[in-house]
Formats: sequence, structure tokens, C-alpha cells
Amino acid sequence: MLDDRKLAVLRAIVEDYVSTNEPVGSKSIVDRHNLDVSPATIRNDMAVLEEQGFIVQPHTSAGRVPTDKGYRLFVDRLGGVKPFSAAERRAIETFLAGAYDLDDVVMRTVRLLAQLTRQVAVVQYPSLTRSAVRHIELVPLTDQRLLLILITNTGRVEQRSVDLPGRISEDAITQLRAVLNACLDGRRLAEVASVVGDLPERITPSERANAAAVFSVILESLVERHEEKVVVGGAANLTAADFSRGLHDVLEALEEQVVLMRLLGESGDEASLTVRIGAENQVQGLWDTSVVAVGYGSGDHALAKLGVLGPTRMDYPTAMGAVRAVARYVGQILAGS
Amino acid sequence: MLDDRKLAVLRAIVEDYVSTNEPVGSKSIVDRHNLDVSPATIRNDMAVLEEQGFIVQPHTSAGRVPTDKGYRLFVDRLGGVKPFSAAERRAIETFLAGAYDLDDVVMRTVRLLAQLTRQVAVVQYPSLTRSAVRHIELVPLTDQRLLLILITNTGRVEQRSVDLPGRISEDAITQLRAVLNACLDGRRLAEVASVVGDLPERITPSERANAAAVFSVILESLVERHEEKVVVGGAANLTAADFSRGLHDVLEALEEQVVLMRLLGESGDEASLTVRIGAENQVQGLWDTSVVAVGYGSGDHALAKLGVLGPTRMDYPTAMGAVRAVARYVGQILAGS
DNA sequence: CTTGGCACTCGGGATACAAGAGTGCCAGGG
DNA sequence: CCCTGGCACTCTTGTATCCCGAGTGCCAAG
Repeated sequence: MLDDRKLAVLRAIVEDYVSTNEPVGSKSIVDRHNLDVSPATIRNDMAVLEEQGFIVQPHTSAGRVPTDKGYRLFVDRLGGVKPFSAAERRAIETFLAGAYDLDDVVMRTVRLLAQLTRQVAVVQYPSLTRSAVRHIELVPLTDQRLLLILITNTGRVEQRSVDLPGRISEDAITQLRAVLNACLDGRRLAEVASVVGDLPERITPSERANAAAVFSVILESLVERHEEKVVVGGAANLTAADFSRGLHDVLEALEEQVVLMRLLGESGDEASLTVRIGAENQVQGLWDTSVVAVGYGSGDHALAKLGVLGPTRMDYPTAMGAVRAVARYVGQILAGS
Repeated sequence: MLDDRKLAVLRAIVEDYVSTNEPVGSKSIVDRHNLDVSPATIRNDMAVLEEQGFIVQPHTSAGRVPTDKGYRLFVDRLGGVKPFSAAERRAIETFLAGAYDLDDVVMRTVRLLAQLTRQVAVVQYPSLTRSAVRHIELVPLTDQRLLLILITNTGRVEQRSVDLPGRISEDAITQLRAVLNACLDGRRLAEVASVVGDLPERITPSERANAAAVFSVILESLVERHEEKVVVGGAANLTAADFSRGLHDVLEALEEQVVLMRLLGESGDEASLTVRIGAENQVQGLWDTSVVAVGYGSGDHALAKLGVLGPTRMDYPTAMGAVRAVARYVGQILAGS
């Protein structure tokens, strides 16, 4: 149905439109890309491509512009992923290796991605449920209030304050801390819920009320809620591409963590490189926005996701290459720390 | 030099221009505000105001627009601060009181300020140097690597990983932890530098090399560098006001912590409400941007700053009222936790 | 000092027109 | 059957022109 030349025409249209931001006509195609045919032939091909819904013309007698479906075909079968040169990869590696803690890794990653792709970068912190407990610390704030600190094997540190029903002694805190670390150390956060149920019997009866308050905070705050934590960078890059509905909607979406998580792909476990084009991501107001995302992790399974967001008129091969490369190195850094 | 009516004219011009975003003429002034004079009189006054540099006309025979100097006079002597109603204040209070840790307080504050003022909100985390140590925790990552966690009396939790020159035992960690907490607990971060110098002699000689690594991380990372931590929200509000040079520069500035700190006012200790109008803040590309900022704190002295950023054409009385009110309640929340 | 009158200036919107780019279609040739 | 050159057609875009109205500055009179 679509022979090789028609695919080449579509590729040419996508590439030229991405680089020039103007509808591309038949003549300019034969000029830039060396297809050995006449403009009229290209026009016939374009008529077919338009009928199939891969391209449209903004108005009669203007060049053609790819549709979402056209971009989709491009990324699936035509564009590929632009590999990075050895020098570029080394630059990425050394830049990320300079980080001195998880916050710094995430911040550097965001900046790096934004700069490499000239798009908006989005990085999710390592997911709590997929991390394991490395240490739990309790610090007294007042005699009826504790600060609970959880450290995961991915370097993430979470804190919550706990209001206790009664006063608590220094000894009781020590006991509670010991029990928590003995039972939860090394556990995946996802398993914690089932383990916590058995804990009260290991606590001195008189202290169980206070302990229960701590347990419930662990369950509610750390495990269930608030697991998503996302960082955005490079928003200034949005001004280069002009959006149809103004970038108000895009900027608004970037401040909603829930929306960002949806965009990165709720599928969750998938570590593979995914591209969502325009209306494919079902988010209000982001019809002309695409997302390139991938899972990253320290080893086998994905800890979280990262990616870039930009106009559908986007350099997909470069974006995909950058996202994949950065994800790989972030995974290495995290594994090594 | 400027009689009462001229000031009233200036006020009218600022208020009308802020609300309509169009140059305001002599006739519309006498219509909206009930000054009992004719348009011609207003025109004479406006000629004087223009000669003094408080207003300009974008082109001959258009209405007048305030200059930076005009806005300055307005905020200093004419606008005042719009107080909030009891209901609004209660809403602010309850919204902020629902926060369960410092991160949450800051996030809610940013959202609240952005929504109240319809501008970009900027909130600085409580400054480390002005906070005191509440607890220091050491968690072994490997046998040559520690995670150092610092908790301040403002609820801020900072983490750094420390590479040790040699292996360290569990006992040595316990000793080091005890020494650190004994000597630093309750100290202001600003004092820590002087105290740390005396610490090595309290450490078992064989462990001093490892301890020194920890101390140097405390000094370098926590005290000197990285003390600024700023959160931004409501960037979507920028699209409402159209900037001359496009909002690219503004968005870029919002991602540079250094710039944001400059905007909030490096003066530092000042807790009073400050307004910087247009070119007054010496930041590249923010010539038509104003900042309303104030220090907030748990008691007497300011812990950090917060404020809003928007176009010079901004509703100063409301912005000032919101910033002041929010700062007050954030201070209360922090003092109570 | 204020006021009404009047001429003047300029920006913004509407209209018209020419140029150019790009297309669709058709008939002829490989 | 596919490719190609030619040709008429359709739109957008830029430019020039004009007109209208808002708003001003100035002046002379109250």
C-alpha cells in the first residue's frame, strides 16, 4: 500500500517540517533529498499519503504537514534512534558522575536532558514502592512528637513528623528504632505493609499505642500516598516552539504531578522506550505535545521514569537517543552509589 | 511640586492601566474616578507627571502608561497594602495548617501564593545558616561510605554521602555520631564551622582520618554551598501578561536558583516587605518584571524569604497583602512544629 | 487655575492589489 | 502502469492606501 518511495516522502516531510517549521512542498523535497523523480510524482505520492491520513495541508495550496498518525509511522518505522557519539556519551557520563547525592543526580539529569534535546525534561525520583528500606531513623522533636526518616537503597530520603498519643521515653524510641530496622531493613517498600502488621507484638505493651502511631504514618504517608515525586526543567525551551492554544495549558500541566505521571506512562513497569504523540496522551490541552519516556533503574527492573516533552513537531530520533542514553547512565550512577 | 490631585491622577492611571492593560486617557479618568474637574485639567496634570518621568505615552496621541518611577511612587505613597478579610485569612490558615512536613508546607505555600495573586510565586526554604542543628545521623552505605543526614530545627532535612579514606566499624560510627550530636546539637549552622575545628581531639586517634572526611563534608556541602533552595510555582500565570521580550527570559530566570535568590533580595536579614520594580532588580531580561518579597520566620528574625514575581503592570496592593499575610502564617506554622 | 474649543497626530482596522508558492489535473511518453 | 511537463487555479502573505477615532497640546476666555 505504501511503497518505499512514499515512505521516503513521508520521512522527508517530517524531517523538513521539524527543521524548518513550515509546510513542505513537493519542489523543496526533490531539491533537498535526492530522490530522482519530478515534483509531480511527489505530488501524486503526497495525495495518497494525505488520503491515508498521514499528512494534511493547513490550507489549499500550501505545503504538507505531518499528522499525529504520520509522526507515529515515522517513529515506528522510519526515524530510528539517533546514536550518540563516543565523545557525547563521555560528556554525559562525567557530568552525571559529578553528583554527590540523589537530589543532585536528579537535578543534573533534568538539566542535561533539557539541554541535549532543547525540550522540557521530566525526571521522576526512584519510586518508593520499588525501592527497599536501608535504614529508618527516629528523632524526637518534642516528647509527644517524632520525626521519622526513611532512607532507601536508591538514596532517597523521606521524612514525616509523627504526633504521638502519649509521651515517649528515650528508651522506648531506641527499642522502636531497633525493631523497625530489624524487621524492615532490606524489605521492598511494597512488602512493608504486610510486615508492619506483625510488629506490635514485638513491642513492650505499654508502648504499643505510640508505636501504632508510627506504624500508621509509615503505611499511610510513605507507602500509599505521595510516592510520586517529579522534577521538571527546561521550560524556557517551550517558547521556541509556538503552540496553538498558547503554552498556558502546557505550563499548567507541568505543575501537576498527577498529570506528569500520566504523561510518563502509568503502565509503570515498562522499561522500554515509549513515544506518545499528540492526542495519544489523553491529557487535556496537550493535543499538540509529544512525550518520549523510558524507565531507568539500577539493574534489571525499572525504578522510575524519565523523559522529555515537546511539541509534536519534534526531533524524535535525537530525543529518543538522548533519553535512552541518559537513562542508561543514570541507572549506572544509581547502581554505583 | 505634586499636589493632591496630581497624585490622584497618577493613582488612577496606575489602577486603570493595571486592570485594563491599555493606555489610559484623560477622559476615561474623569469618567471612572469622580474627580470634579474637566479632562483638560487632567491633561495639564498629566503633562506635568510626564515631564517628571512618572508616566509616558507609548506613542503620540495615546493614553498614558506608568513608568517604573510612577509605580514606585504608587507603592510608596499611594497604593498601600490591601488587607485580607477575616474569611480569607482563615482560609489561608487552614490550608497551610494541613501540611504534614516541611516539604509540604513549602509546596502549599507556593501554590497558595500563586493562586491568591495570580502571579508566579517563589518560596525559599528556611536558610540553613540561620537554622540550628537538631540531630545528625550517620547511616552506613558500604564499609567505606556513609550517608550523612542533618536535621534542623526548622524541619529541613539535608543529606550527603561521604566517601571515607578507610573502612569504618559500627562502633566507630556510633562514637562519631555521639560526638557530633553532643557538640553540634542546638548550634546554629553559622557557628558550626568554628566548633568543628575542635572535634578531632574527641575522636579515637585511629578513626580521625575517617572523621575528618565527615567533618569536611559537613563544612563544604552543608554550610558553605547549596544553602539556597528555592521553589517556584504558578508559571502558567505568566502567559496572561504579555511580556515585551517574550517570556523566554523570564522562564529561564525562574530556573536559575542564583537569579531567584538575587530577586528575593540578597540583603538577607531584612524581614520587611520590599518591592522591586522593573529595572530596579538588576537582572538581565527582567526589565519589565517586578518582585514583591518579604522575610518569614518562626519568631524574631527572618529564616528565609518568599514572594511573588510578575509584570511591572501588577496589582501591587493585593500582591503585597497576600505576600505579607502568607508569610505571617507560614511563620506561625513553622514555629508550631 | 480651570475650562471649552479646535487643530493635529498617530495607531489600528479595512480594503485592494500583486506576487509567489504550491497544488490538482491532464495528456503524452517511456 | 507509472512518470513527467505543462497549465490553470487557489490561497497566503506582504505592501500600499485610506479612513476613522481616540487622545493630545495649545490657546484664549472665564
